[in-house]
Amino acid sequence: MEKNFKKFSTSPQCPIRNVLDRFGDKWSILVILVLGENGTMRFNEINKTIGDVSQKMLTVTLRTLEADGLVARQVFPEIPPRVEYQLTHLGMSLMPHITSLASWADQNIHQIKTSREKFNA
Amino acid sequence: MEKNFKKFSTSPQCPIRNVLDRFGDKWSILVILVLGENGTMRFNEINKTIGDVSQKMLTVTLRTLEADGLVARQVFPEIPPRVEYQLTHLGMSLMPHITSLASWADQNIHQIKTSREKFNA
DNA sequence: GTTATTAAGTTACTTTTGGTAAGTCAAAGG
DNA sequence: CCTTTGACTTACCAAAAGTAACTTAATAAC
Repeated sequence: MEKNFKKFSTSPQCPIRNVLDRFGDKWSILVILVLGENGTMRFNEINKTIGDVSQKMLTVTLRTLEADGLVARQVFPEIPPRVEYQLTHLGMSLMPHITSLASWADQNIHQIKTSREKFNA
Repeated sequence: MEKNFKKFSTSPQCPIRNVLDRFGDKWSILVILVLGENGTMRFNEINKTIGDVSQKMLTVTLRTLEADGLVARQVFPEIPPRVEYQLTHLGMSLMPHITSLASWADQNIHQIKTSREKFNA
């Protein structure tokens, strides 16, 4: 008798894999969270708020989120330049799912840390 | 006047960052999702179900999830070896948050793909 | 009684992803 | 002129992940 497991990746078209892969990078979820909490922000504001993201990776992360239609990018033709970012409607619709993840993290971090310590002992 | 943005990373102790960083790898979320959907699974079953994860990365992902207390690993001293994995209670408590992410992905993949195509045109 | 098979990994090596620091651009201020 | 400013690039380097071969020990096949 053969078990029949639910698969998520056999086809590259799998929508769940297709989207989750995007969040499997280092910064996407955090950028969405920060933009969702703070509303409209400029590039350097996001950069300082996150603190340890490089300019390079913040740029590519924002461009990817823009391509996916989750973040809107508005350039003001001034010098020095001004660029504002905010979540789109689609991006906002993702927020509750991310904040629920974040609050789970907040509630369970103690247990996780304890577990990590035991494991490494 | 100075804006006061909510920060998530200034301190390395930030619990949200601390946990989200773990999910910011390539396979953790997917492994939890697969185990949550299918219950107890052996190493090769998980491997085949996901399809495109390398043995090496599946090993380190499972070990990390075990260290965090999200996954339980049971070794049967047989030859050839048998190792079974399943979510812990803590891991199961995370499932709803991940499935809600997955169903959001499922519902919005079309819009995201359309957006990507427009962006690259 | 060698040889192949099997599950769950390692290991050595290569590729991809991300980090670091310096450079760019064009106008305004000194 | 020289500096400053904001949002990036670019060249170079380090870390994470992929690939393919190897390991282990008992049973099965030859």
